[in-house]
Amino acid sequence: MPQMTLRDIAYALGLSVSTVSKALRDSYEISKDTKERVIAYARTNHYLPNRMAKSLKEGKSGSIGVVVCSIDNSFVSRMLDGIDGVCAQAGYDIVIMQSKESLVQEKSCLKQLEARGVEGILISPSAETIGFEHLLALRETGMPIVLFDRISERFESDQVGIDNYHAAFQATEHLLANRYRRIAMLNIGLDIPFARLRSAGYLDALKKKHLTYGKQLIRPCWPDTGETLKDRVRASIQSLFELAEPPDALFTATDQLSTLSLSVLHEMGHRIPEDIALIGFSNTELADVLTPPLSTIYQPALEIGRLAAEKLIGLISGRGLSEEYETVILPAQLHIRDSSRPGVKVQVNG
Amino acid sequence: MPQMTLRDIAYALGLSVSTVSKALRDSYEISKDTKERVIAYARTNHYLPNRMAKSLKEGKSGSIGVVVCSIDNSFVSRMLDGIDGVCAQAGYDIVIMQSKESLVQEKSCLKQLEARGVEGILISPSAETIGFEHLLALRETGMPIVLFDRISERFESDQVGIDNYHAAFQATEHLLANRYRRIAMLNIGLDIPFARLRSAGYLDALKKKHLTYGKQLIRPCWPDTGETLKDRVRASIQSLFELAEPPDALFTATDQLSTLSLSVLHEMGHRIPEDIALIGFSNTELADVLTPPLSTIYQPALEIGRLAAEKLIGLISGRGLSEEYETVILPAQLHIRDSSRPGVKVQVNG
DNA sequence: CTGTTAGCGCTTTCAA
DNA sequence: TTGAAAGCGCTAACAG
Repeated sequence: MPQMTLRDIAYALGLSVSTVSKALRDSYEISKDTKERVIAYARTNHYLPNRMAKSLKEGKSGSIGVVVCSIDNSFVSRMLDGIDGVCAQAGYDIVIMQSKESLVQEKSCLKQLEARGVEGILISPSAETIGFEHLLALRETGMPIVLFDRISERFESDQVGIDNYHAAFQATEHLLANRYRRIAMLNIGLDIPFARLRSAGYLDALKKKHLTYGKQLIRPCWPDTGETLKDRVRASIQSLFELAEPPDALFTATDQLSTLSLSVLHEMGHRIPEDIALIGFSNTELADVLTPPLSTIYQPALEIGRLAAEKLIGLISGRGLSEEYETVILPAQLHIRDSSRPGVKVQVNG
Repeated sequence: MPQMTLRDIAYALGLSVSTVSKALRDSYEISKDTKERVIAYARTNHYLPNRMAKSLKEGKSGSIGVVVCSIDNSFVSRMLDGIDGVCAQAGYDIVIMQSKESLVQEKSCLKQLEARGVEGILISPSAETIGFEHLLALRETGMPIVLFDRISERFESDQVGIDNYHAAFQATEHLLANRYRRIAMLNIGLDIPFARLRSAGYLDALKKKHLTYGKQLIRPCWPDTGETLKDRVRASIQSLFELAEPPDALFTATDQLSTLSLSVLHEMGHRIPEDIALIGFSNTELADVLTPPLSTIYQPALEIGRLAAEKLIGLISGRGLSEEYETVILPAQLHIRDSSRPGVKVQVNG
């Protein structure tokens, strides 16, 4: 039998559908005896309530939508793990969709999730997402929304993320403390809120040291069509080395840029940190066993996911009625390793 | 307005619900004029059909369940990416659940997915899954199922995976060709079908060279409660080095074991491959920039995901009516790098 | 304590 | 060409 229904049970036991329904939900209205008979029958016959029907009836689907740029990213998947843990615990299941860094795609994901009847949405906006009108509109319909990872001051909302500005500032200061003076930065599109903050932290750290090259050494890495991100990274690094005064250190603003840069620098035969130091945002567990061990800015991915999910479930449950939105900022951790240790060249000038 | 329904449109336009429904589905029964009015109204008012209702009515949910051991695993997440690509294309969305390598958990996931009304299931069974009765029972109810990644000859079913036996055989032969003779193996539980095949490939390669230590150098790594997998790897490697004749090479049977072994060997101060060579199943893009570059057996994760999803969608669509189950075996690729290059010790004996 | 009834939003005969 | 009505499986108000 494909799917047993309440009706089947009712028929088999000579009861009505509603009695069976109530018995299964342990209603006080039903006699102990009947309950037992119903439950026994349901068990032995592997009755499974149809959630589609229940969802339709109750107007809630028991699922939560999650939109990320790409599931195929260790940082993202760790956040998803955190999200899933909390949601599973609370009895929600999650529907994950990928924006692949496209705003159009992101909107389409949101539409689908809405249509599917998710009770709330967790989103890490795409790189193309500058404005938040679509999210505002969605929230207007009563959909609870929590931004995670890629948070933004331009969108009044509940958010969970890290202090991008400060993390970038610290990383840059660390390079400066190790006497690097021509620090280049690889970033993704500069319009993206979190990327902008990382640039700002970098720039302010330079400014504090009265270094005046400003944005000249920033390279936004956004692949053109038909080009991989790695191609773009290669081209960017190439262009930096062709400068009259090439950089002596590189600060990479995302997970992917960090490891790609490491690969590309290897390919090009540059020694790290002798020729160029490297530090970047990264969450790989492999940082210690890379060549050289990679200095990283580590973000607490699991924790971000957990907190975001908890916040969302709170909103769904009607708690967090306080009209005020809350932004949770977790600290990022600087993990200093060999790729940014004080370089040899420094001694020459010292 | 929270959710506009057909009724709202019908009321606004002075039509009946069924007319609106048909108009929206471009039925031949409806006049061009009416269709246009309805569609225009629906567009401007952002009508979204309620998929829960549609699902209930049609008895199909438009979603596919995916069960994996853990989403937080780069190999898994790449397969998921492949799956999602195909499913999204075909208009299905995916509900991902994690078994966390527990059979109980796996069963619970399957129950939930079934209740949720998924139209098919893609599963990479947990490490504890020795028998397949629960999957058989589920399939009896008419649920299409495709096994991916962790395939098994013990379960007659559609499957997509790699040739584990052959891959392990090749990797071991490679070590032998580079003159390593005491080759140890780290594996997960030996009952797991794919792990068993990997062991078998390893053992047969040894046998072919008339190496007689057989299973003595195999270490199953399954964390006890309160212990991390890394702890277990550390203990296993420790025990290998404490042997009268310690190994000169190590073959690791899973992604996690490979990178953990690399870390642990680093920690313990062993040089690779001078003290011990290393090759393992791994899908990290970082293999080239590890210390040393890690020889790996690479599995085409994205492709596995894609093919499995395509197969499943085929089954759902009623194609693949052929009573015969199909097992697709993709080749794994041996990527030889420094961690398994011919060692120094060899010269001494040579 | 149990059953009848109405409907959640949609699709789909069958009539008009 | 349009509409009325039934029903997917479940819940809940209301009767009995």
